[in-house]
Amino acid sequence: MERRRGAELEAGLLDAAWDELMESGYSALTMEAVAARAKTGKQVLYRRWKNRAELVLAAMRHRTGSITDDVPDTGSLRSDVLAVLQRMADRFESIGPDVIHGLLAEAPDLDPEVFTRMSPVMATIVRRAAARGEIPTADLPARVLTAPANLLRHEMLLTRGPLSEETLTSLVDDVFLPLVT
Amino acid sequence: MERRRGAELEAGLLDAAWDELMESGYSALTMEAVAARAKTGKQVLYRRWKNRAELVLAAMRHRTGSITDDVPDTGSLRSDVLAVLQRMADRFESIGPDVIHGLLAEAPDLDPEVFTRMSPVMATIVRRAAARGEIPTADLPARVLTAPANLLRHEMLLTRGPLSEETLTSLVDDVFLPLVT
DNA sequence: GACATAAGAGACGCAACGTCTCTTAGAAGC
DNA sequence: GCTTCTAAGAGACGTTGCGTCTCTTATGTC
Repeated sequence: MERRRGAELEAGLLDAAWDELMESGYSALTMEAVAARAKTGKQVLYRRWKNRAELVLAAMRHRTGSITDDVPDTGSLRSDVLAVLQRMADRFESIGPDVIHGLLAEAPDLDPEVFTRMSPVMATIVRRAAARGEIPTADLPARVLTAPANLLRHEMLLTRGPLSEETLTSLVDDVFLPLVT
Repeated sequence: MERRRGAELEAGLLDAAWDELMESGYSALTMEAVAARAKTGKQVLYRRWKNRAELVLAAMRHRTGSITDDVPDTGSLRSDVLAVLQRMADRFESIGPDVIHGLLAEAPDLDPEVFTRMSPVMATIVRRAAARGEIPTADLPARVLTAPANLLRHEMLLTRGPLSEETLTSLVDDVFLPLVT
């Protein structure tokens, strides 16, 4: 019988975890099921991640890359912000609210890092807009800079179901743009 | 041996649940422990609430009344909004983030209602401010009306630990007031 | 070819779930 | 005041999944 090792095995484990996540959701995901799906034993999982939350987080990271990788640059502030929000929404939709809630509930300290990435992205977008002369200054309160992403995240976490196109535009047109011009 | 019944018993059960919640947090709260603390059997709990989430939600409602009961009316828009946010924060602090996350994770549909109460409160505050001539119009996008409460909620749910005084004033001075004047 | 390491498999004890059964207290009806 | 019915109090029960542990054996290293 052939045995996988190292990176190949690890990728198999994370894929199995992800598939299980998609099929059963977070709360119904069991270490046993992940091990079985990966055709291995529980110990192989516990040797790498100390609990469900860490395994799931690793599986998520393995699937979806970092959102900060490239900052949208469409030539207009409005569509840059919309693009970045849309990217957040897509990402979130592929993961689902249950997973996030599960993680937040089970991993008390694990994730602050996951939710603070947006600030530099917005800073870049705003700096470019100021350079283009679209807005008077790029020197905005942090609170304003993070407001759109935070409101979107709030929306996604507290209302199940997909969010409407209108939500994104309203966030930008009713809240963000009035604050920066 | 004396047996409690009806409302008296129910209050005892909810108090026991609340105490257990304060002592152990949500995830460590067990039906067994609540029953033991209330000096009764599990069946008495299951006869009333069909799971942990419902029991905890009932215990919360039993403790803290509705936030919509009276709308602050201090004579100034700024301090009205600050007052209402402060009230949210106090309430939240007495409950703690773990409980909310636990509920959100375990009760898929239970609570949307809990999180939409703030809108009418803000509407009233803004209407009064417009009547006083503080702001040009009370006819604001829903998104603006709910922004302060939503941002505060986002903050409380995603950053553990107590929030600073500064957070509240920044929410009002950097975001809300600029949007309504 | 010998050896160390970790994979694969599953047994184990534990905790809590939610259901069930049983006895008996206390409220309601006659 | 006696009967009757409902639900309280208590705990046994089977089930599930956790996280630990032990054991054999495949595979890479020296």
